[in-house]
Amino acid sequence: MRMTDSVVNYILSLLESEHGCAEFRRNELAETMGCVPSQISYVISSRFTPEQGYLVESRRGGGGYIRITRIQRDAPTLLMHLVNSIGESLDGASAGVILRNLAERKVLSLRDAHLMAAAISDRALASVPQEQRDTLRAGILKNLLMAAYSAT
Amino acid sequence: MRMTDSVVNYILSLLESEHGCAEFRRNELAETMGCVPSQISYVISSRFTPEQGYLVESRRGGGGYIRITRIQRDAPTLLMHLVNSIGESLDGASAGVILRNLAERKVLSLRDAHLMAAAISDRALASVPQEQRDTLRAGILKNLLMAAYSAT
DNA sequence: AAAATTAAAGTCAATTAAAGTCAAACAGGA
DNA sequence: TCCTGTTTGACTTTAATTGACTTTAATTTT
Repeated sequence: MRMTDSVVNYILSLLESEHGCAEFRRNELAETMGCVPSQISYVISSRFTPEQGYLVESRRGGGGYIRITRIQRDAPTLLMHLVNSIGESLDGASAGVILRNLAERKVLSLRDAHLMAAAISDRALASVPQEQRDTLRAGILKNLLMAAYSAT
Repeated sequence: MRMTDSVVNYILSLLESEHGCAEFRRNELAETMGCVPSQISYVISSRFTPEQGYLVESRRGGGGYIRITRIQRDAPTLLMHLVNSIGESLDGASAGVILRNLAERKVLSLRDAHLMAAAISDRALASVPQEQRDTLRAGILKNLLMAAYSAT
């Protein structure tokens, strides 16, 4: 079995036993798994992405940690579906449609929708050239939707 | 738990019980916390800065003391002030400090702070190169704060 | 009153402890 | 073979801790 899979399994079992929230030190975990620390980073960035329903927080320095939180997957919601359906790129108009729709259907509060619209507005993204904005917008919105889902 | 956090918590509880104004001796506090005195200085300089809404006064020599006062202004003014004070560029750590502080002071709800953090996380901005992210982050956060202000 | 002593807080650089980044090397399957 | 995903390690950045040394203020002594 691949090291990646062992690490994934270990984290999954941690999430299981800790009710959806695993916190650990990268170096320690690497030690117990018998791999190099950056392997842990690799596993997280490839298997615990927001698309896959995980929120990852971390901190460097003394007392640093990595925390992975699972967003409820047993009740897959519209937001999750949406996150998955948003591709690599999303133009402003489509984003607007999505947000209006979510607000209309009360999946998001008006305030949340407003904030999200502000975050991905052309004005907010002005420092990035046009041709990169849609990709960026997709990334931001996906993260926002995941956060909205997990924060409640 | 980190020593830093214990000290922060202690000072926060002091501020709480003393209605926003904590006064103590550095050496005494270090003694009760079981740390070295300069640790107290470190905590203060990293967690109780003016940007974070605290006024710190102190006096050396015999009968010396450190006094920390929480200063608060009304939310809209504060938000606009903040927007103006954020320059062209903002690194992730500073953004985190700003958001945590706004949440702590109830200027923003925890949920709003969470959403904003998600919008400007490195993960959300992954599609643009590192060296452009801080500029972008500043733009997004400013728009978010203005939106939060006008939406309220 | 001046000087010496003592009791504080301030500063700063070194050390330690973590996570992040990135590119090169590698492995296995289409 | 070639492509994709994996593994590794060197290097970077960030955060916390510590202690030696400096500065300032009050108190005591001469």
